[in-house]
Amino acid sequence: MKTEAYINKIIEDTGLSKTEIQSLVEEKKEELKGLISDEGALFVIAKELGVEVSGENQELLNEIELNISDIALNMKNIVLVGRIKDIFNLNSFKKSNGEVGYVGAFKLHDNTGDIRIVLWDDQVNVFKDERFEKNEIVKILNGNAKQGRYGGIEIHIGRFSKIVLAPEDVDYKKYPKIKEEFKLINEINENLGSISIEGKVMNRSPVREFTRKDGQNGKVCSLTVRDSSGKTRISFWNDDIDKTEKIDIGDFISLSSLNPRKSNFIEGQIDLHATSWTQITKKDKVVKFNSQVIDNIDTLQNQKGYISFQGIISAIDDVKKITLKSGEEISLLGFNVSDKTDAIRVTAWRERADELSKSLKNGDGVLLKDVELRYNNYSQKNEVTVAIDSSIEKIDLKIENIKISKPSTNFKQNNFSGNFTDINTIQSSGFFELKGVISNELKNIRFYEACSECRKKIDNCTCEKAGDKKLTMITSHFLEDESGRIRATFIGEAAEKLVGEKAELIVKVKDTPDYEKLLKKLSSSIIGRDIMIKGRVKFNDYSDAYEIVASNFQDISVNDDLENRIKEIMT
DNA sequence: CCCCCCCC
Repeated sequence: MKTEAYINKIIEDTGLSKTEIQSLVEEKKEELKGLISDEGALFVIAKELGVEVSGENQELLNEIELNISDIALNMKNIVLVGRIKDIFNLNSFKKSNGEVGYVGAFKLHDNTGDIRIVLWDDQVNVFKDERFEKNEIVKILNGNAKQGRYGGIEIHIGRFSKIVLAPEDVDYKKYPKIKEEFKLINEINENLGSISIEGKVMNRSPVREFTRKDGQNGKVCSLTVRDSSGKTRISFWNDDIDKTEKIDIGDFISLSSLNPRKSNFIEGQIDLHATSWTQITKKDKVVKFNSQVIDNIDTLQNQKGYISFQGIISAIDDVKKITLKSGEEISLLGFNVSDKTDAIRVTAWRERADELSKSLKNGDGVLLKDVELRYNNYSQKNEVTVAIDSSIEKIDLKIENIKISKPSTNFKQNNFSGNFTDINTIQSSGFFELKGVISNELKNIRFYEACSECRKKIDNCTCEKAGDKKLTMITSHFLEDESGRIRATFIGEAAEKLVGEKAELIVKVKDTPDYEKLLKKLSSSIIGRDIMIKGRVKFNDYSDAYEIVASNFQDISVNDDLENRIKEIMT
């Protein structure tokens, strides 16, 4: 023991007794308000008594241990011991002399508080040490207390400082392990720094690969986690994706070292990002969240998240197969649930759609538990999704004068997501949004009679009660963007909107000599038009190319662009 | 750094 050596040296040089030295140590510690350790006090006493403690000066000076709450601005040569509470990201930067600099930070905890420790340049190498993880004891030598960027004091570890991981000369009992604290999802905000959460995995996205703006390839995968307060999305990047491998939907997990970050997609939304320090721990827990029970369906428009409510099925679709953008074909069941205040659309997907389509029918009273409310951009209303925890029970329910929802009229004019695909990158069927210019003349317009119910050709209509015959026209074009071109077909209303004339009118001219003239005239207003198209893309074996059928399109006019920009500026 | 589970 070093203290022993110093006591012996003092006894040797001064003839003081061990007890006398002991009381001098106590006095010195008292005098220095407990800022000094036994060794430090002995050093000072030795110096005062003129005892030579050669060679060890610097080391002894360093032994004056502080508590985090003692740290004051501009203190130098700080010695501090604590446990790593949080680890923040490591960053590199360009110094003014052109060299690459590094900065990293972690949070240190002792019984008196937390403090941010900032490491510079070579000092960040400690991040690579396998012992550098949460809850490890760390000793800091020669740190300097500086003003943090966001207020508060930080300790900076520079060239003359030292960090000792798992030091041996520390009483570990003084530093009990930090218990992990989980943040409630609805309390997460951008300023929290690194956090831990726990909750149930509600969804797990497929791994998406992408090319970053700087040309590098990246991949990302995200988990949706729900706790008693809400749900959030956690993104895992590149190698960290491996951590999600053993995680299944429905698992109850905790996640550590997550960074909250503002979504640059949805305004006001905070997403969580996993870091290389993130650990996922599966918990053996079965958790039932108590979702709020909502009495009146009309108030569902002002809520979000998971809720329960009841009502009567006032409309139900046949289960239908839809093709996702990804090419996957899944089942979708849509139905409306009403009470006397309002109606709301409910959707069930995949197996849930098939399953529910067998048991639910129009007029049934239903109790929907733990379903998810989400805003639908298309209908501009909240809709209900049957989620993994959701249940739908049939109940005896009589409601007089239920509200049957009218077909929604307030569809957004511009319901494009803005997620446009470059034409030459299309390599699969699915739903796409394209942006481009119409490049060819209108050579012909085809017509057929369609059932007004199913919109299919009368011959192919399988409606029980066939609707009215509706004259429908088809026009065919090419859409070009900078990357390539694609055949684009417009049917029915979309075609009428594009050419600016009704099918009934055009069909009357079709067999007259004026038809060619009409096509020319229509062409002149179509060629060169900048439009965005939304629709289903399919591969045409005959033309050996992908083609799109426009389900919706919109002109891109300079005026609209301007208007949007003005709107952006004004808001 | 990725995109708004999924459909009109």
